Amino acid sequence: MKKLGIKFYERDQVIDIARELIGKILVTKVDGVCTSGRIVEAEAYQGVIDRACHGFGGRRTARNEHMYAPGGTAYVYICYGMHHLFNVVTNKPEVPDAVLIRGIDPLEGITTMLKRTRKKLVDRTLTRGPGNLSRALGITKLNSGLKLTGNTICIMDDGKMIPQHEIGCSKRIGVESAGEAANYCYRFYHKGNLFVSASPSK
DNA sequence: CCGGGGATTATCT
DNA sequence: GATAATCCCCGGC
Repeated sequence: MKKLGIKFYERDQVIDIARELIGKILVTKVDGVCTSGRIVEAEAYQGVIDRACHGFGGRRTARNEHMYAPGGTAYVYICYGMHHLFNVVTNKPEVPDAVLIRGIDPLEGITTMLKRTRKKLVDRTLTRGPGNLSRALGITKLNSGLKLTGNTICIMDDGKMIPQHEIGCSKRIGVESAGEAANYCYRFYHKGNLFVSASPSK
């Protein structure tokens, strides 16, 4: 069990990084409690050349400022006015590449996750989908800009490898208005896992 | 199993 | 004022 270091994130191949993150363990320590889950779904957002990416064409605002931070930084923003979406920033400083984490298979701190999401029982809705997993892990936009080499949010490798044939890919979810970029197969997921969100429509 | 629509508000134009 | 990298519920088949 070892924490992913800065070299993992600073590479310039965000699509490879998104695929490699499947099977890794996302860990948060919020309010003194550890919660974690194995990543089963992720999407790559390829910076300035990707119309679905917040940094497309070099667009830079207060919201997406942390996309321009060095690889290994958290970028968290609010979507649809109420959901906090967690991204892993990759590549060099000033390059807005990132990976959106879309689903985890819960491991540690499940009682706390139930409390945070106000659920009674564990089912797939606990940590399936980017909004749900952020709520369960206690991640909010206040955590945007944190270093993933620190203690609040980090990603661990426990050595368990997912065989290539168990990793599927598809178009990304919810980016239909991104023109040509909507067709890129930048979404990766662990086939058959309960915590993978619905398949993209067509 | 699948599609439609409402909730809810930060962010950008 | 419009949009949005979502989620949940409901009704129909």
